[in-house]
Amino acid sequence: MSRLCNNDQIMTQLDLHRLDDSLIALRRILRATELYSRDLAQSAGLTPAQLRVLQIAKTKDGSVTPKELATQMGVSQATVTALVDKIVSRGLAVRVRSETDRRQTNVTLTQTGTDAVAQAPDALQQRYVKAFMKLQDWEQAQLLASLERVAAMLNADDIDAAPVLTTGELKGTPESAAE
Amino acid sequence: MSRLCNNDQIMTQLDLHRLDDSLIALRRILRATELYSRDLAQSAGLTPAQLRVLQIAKTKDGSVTPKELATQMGVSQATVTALVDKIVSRGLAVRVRSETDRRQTNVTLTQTGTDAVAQAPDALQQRYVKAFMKLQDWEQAQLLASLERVAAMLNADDIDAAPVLTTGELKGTPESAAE
DNA sequence: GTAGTTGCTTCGATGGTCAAACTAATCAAA
DNA sequence: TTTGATTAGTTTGACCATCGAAGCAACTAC
Repeated sequence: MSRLCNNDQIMTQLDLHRLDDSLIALRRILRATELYSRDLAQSAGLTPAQLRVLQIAKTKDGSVTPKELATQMGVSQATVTALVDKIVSRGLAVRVRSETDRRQTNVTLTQTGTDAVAQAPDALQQRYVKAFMKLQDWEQAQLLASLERVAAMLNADDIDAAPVLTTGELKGTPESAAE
Repeated sequence: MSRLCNNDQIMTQLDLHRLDDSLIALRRILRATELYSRDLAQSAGLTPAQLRVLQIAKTKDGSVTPKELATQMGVSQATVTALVDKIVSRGLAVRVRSETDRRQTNVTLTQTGTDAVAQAPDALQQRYVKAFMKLQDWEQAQLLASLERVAAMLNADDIDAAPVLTTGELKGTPESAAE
């Protein structure tokens, strides 16, 4: 509390160390999720990108447009087309022309696809959920506040984060809604 | 299965909501870094994977073995070979046979490569560093504690997290790194 | 030395990704 | 209504990343 830096801030060694540690922690979080996403997809017989398509579709009640997918995944529509092609060819989803706007196509999960995404065991998330639940009430609140602060610091506010990471099952009621 | 829990802790609706929010915040953080890493690499005229090689090499004093790279990046050695091939062909690094163990090869950054990674403008990290520095002392401490807790919750402790994101010689302006 | 191990590369195959060009449907304005 | 602009989606062609398996070279142990 010795220094409230705002503009011309004097960075002490302690400051740098703490900043550094926080970045390393962030890096670990990123790395853990990255590595797990591969195992996760692989154990489901899918690639990470393909699994993500299914996960996003699931959060949209099992039906999305390629446009939405492209936006949420941060890739081009051309890429989405390729991904959907493979998913469709494996019988995990079907393309259905929209009635209201015939330019649009709905990518709709089949029963097989729904099962596939439902059975993907997300060890990472399960571990997180378990650990989160063990925390004291005030600890949970603080953790949430910190995470949201970091998200804000990274300018991630405007990102339309689909609760893709929130693979139901572990929570009972459909709440969230996000935004 | 909505109420699975370790102890006899009863999960209220509030608990679930908070868990969900924390997951969404996490997802946003991941997504922000993912999106920015592409811009970052592209602005440096590199692919994300190639930039990562350079970044890791930098943290190792400009010289790493393919083995180390494979471990740190979580990919196979075959992949590393392909990446290093491209980096070498662009003059960003050179392969140097190790003297002590002639099986090993050191991937050593050239001046060009060192410059390239140094000049990679990391908008994301810069923003984070800036925001972090504006926080009060206790806020920084709390944020760090929370991040490290999350990393631990994801069991990311055992991961040899390369301080790629580190700010080591950072004195006034943040530079490099991120993914 | 011989056998096993380790570090690295090569090869072949699969996937993800994009920009640009293209089709089809909708919308807006004259 | 016709025309022009916009939007959704696909196709094409070209890279890049990634892996497993096979192969090679060097080290290690006995």
